[in-house]
Amino acid sequence: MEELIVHPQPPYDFRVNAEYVTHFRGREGVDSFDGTVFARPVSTAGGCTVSVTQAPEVVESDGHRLKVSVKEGATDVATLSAIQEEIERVLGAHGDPTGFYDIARNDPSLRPLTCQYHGLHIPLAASLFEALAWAVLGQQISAHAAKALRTRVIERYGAATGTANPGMRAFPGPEALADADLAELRALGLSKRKAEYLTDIAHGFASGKLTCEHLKEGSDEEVAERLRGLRGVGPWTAQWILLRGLGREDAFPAGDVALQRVLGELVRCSAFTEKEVRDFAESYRPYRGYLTVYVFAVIRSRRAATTPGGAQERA
DNA sequence: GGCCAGGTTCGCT
DNA sequence: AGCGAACATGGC
Repeated sequence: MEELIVHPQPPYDFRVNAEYVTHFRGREGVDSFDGTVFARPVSTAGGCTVSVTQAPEVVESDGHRLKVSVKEGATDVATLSAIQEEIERVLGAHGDPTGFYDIARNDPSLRPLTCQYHGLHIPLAASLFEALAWAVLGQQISAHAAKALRTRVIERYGAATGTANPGMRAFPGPEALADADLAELRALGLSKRKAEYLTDIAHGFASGKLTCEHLKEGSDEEVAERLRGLRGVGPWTAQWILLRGLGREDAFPAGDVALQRVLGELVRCSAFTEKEVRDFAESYRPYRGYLTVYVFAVIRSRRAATTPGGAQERA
């Protein structure tokens, strides 16, 4: 068993990031968190399961460190470094919410969030492709319906993650989805269009026509425009990818109805329209990405608290 | 059963 | 450029 160390940028709270990733339910998608151990199957080089805990000691002025244990599978340097990078992305090791706090501190309606979720960063999807696929699957439909679709896609096309957990799968890579049968995707519950978007994008990545290196280049606006060139990617998805795929700190999916509703409720007890949410967020530049994540933390913890079986179990 | 959900495309004015 | 319809699922 190999061990890696991740140094998140402080201020960073392992627990709140792990809870955000698992939607404050202890499990979401392929990720789980029991209050102490965050576990995730990864598909790198044959696949394995990694578990993450917080190292007990605090390095002076450098915050906490995360201990990443790789259970099985290839342990060459390249693989381990890919695993480390994926964990850093998924648990939001990069970034610094301090600039957001400086603004929110003077905003009575949002100041409580900076305490409640203090140390929350911007957890990312494992890859840009995964962020895109995830967003396309989740467009328009409710979070619950989207989760059902994603689960079925993972079960049907997901990458194996080693012999220790035969049933456990990671989100499929572009190769697995590039040649997926449209009829089969429709049978999983995707609309015809969603199925086309998904296989188009997967094919782009699998063929090398689309690459993260090319897509991520440039300003937020430039990247968003490039992303919107993909069929199935509109304004909402482009901002979502900027945030969850690239960790851009000012990304802001103003078209998101949940964001409009909950941010409006926090600020003035009634839902914002798209224009209103946009206007309100102006004062949070260039940290609107954190604003988005913190509002979604509220959404996710509410949902966990009000959904049957959603309450997180604690030992 | 209708309507809303963490929207986007396509076809009409 | 702006507007309406269609799209598929799950929960209330």
